[in-house]
Amino acid sequence: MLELAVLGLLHESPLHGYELRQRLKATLGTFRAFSYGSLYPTLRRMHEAGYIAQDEPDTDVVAGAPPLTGRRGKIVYKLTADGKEKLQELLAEAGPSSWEDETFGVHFAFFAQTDPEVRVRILEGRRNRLEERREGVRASLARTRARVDKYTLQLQEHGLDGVEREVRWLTELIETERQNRPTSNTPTSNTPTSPQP
Amino acid sequence: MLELAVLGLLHESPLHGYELRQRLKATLGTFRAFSYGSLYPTLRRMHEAGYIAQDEPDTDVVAGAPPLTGRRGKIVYKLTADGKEKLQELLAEAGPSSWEDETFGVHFAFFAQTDPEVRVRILEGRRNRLEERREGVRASLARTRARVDKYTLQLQEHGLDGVEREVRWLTELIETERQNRPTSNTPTSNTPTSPQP
DNA sequence: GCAGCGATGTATCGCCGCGATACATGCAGG
DNA sequence: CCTGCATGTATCGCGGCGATACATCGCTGC
Repeated sequence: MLELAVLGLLHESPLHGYELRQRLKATLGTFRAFSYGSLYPTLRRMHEAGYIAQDEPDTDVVAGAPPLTGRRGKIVYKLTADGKEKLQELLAEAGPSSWEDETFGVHFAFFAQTDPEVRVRILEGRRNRLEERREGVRASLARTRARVDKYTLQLQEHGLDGVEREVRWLTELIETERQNRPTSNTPTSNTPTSPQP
Repeated sequence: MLELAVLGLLHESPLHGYELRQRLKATLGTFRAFSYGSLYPTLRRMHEAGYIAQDEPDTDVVAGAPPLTGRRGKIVYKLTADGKEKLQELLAEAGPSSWEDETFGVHFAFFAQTDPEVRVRILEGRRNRLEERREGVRASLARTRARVDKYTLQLQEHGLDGVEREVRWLTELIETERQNRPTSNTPTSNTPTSPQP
């Protein structure tokens, strides 16, 4: 999850931790922040896994630098060949995990690097997911509407509203995608049949 | 967080784990599920802390019950005096933590058990929080609008839209609250001055 | 000139929630 | 009969969060 975001950002240009976090906030800020507490461990993991390489250009230890504790220079990360491969792999993943709440936004943020086929599949998967949830909430709401207090009701209606809003958004996006690429073979079997990741 | 939700639900009636989870899904489902993986550990913690008491009425071990591994009866939880106190304490908490994304919804779901004073304070705090975020996103969007790809842009605009939508919702709620309780002293100093938890 | 402050920068800690999974029972329908 | 589903309790490892620590740099004001 964070891994995908890091790979996606580093694909554009090498960055160090702090910048990475700024970009993360700017790009995904409305629904996910990613604190340092997850960023740095993730960077370490990814480095160990060989997806990213690090080098510190401004260490500028002026020869006889006093042995201060630490003296950390900024560490710039960039993708390795393996990292690029991994990114492509993750971007191509159009299974259930890609249309979950937490994952979808990150995936979507890097749609530009994905092929159109995959884009539509993810958007449709996400929409199906939300439509299921919408029906669930509606049913539950119909069952309990009379029995719950006003605030609980308001909360659930607000939630339902949010789900409906996202479904509309997705529908528009899907339409746009289809228009840009009308050269489709099968006319999009929309049902969530056997989507293995 | 989950603790508040559990206390709030048990305040209405005693429940066992499974039911608790169903209620959780029904009430908070659109923005937070709370899996068993967090529910049961939380119940244990709360039991140890003395907030809830447990008893299992349908163990119905028919005397010579075969020593099967486990043989678990359903465990019904209810609030203790300490638990009720704790609930009141948490509900009265109108500090920063109560208007964060993850917390606010849970808090709101149990507004009916809160006093009107606190309700308005939380709603306003939440709105301030979101207005700050909104300005941040707008600024970032204005700065980068021309430089980012179409999907990143779309995502950010959708996010901004969501924030604006919640602000409108909150504003309506605040207005309603004020009308129901027009006996206010100071005309609501809205600025986030010194809100210590 | 230098004190203080906010931005930049790397890093860790403990808490908590998640998804998957295991295991057990009761009950309804083909 | 037996298969599948709802009910029910429980754990595991992973990964993200907020708080915090610590260090350096450049600017502003006095």
